[in-house]
Amino acid sequence: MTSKLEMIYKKLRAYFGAQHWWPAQTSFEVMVGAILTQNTNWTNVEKAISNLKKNRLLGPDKLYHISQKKLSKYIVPAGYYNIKAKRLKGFLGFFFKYYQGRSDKMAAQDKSELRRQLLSVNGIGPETADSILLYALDKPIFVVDSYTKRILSRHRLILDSATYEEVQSLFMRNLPCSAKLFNEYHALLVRLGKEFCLKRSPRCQFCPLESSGARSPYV
DNA sequence: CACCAGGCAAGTA
DNA sequence: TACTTGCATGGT
Repeated sequence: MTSKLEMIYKKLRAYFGAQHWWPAQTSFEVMVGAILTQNTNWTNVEKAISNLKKNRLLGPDKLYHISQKKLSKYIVPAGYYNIKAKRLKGFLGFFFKYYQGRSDKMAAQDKSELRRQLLSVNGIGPETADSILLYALDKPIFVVDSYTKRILSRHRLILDSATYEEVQSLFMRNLPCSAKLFNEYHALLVRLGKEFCLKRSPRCQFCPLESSGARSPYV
């Protein structure tokens, strides 16, 4: 029995190919990027990441010891730089307090317990927490973002009012529990959202999912 | 000029 | 509980 969500995945994977997410060199870079990309175009985040790298600051110890004020200067291009500097600092405090600034120690923690911990950090919500779990630590959890909800809503697979956890659960109940699959699937949804569900306009022009049969309510 | 981007928390009623 | 608003840069 192949679920509708699996069919959509196959279609996207065949159309776009592998996405190779997350675009980063280290787990820590993924965690930083996950906070920087909140409601922000990824190209702007790349500029901020590039600034940190140029100045040899993109490591747990360096970012832990730099002042919030100085940190904010490097991440200006990512937007919301004051609040994001504060959020990065909040995350680093947590990261060192419980895991000594080591992603391998963090990866050893139980998935749902770690998710609860991450959500308790000010500035880390469900998407940021799940992005860290999946893309930095390779934990099998499905990341839901605005593209995911928009695409599923427009294809009538969820109601507009569906909550984050409901959408996440829909994917995780209907797919094999695989970090590799969840990684690729979410990346493909973002790719589709960027290229076809243009902006917030109601139409997904030339959407490769059209005529996929992905039309009935719910899966 | 307006609108948007891989959210989240704090404030208001 | 359910809306609304602030946060900000850079590209289209």
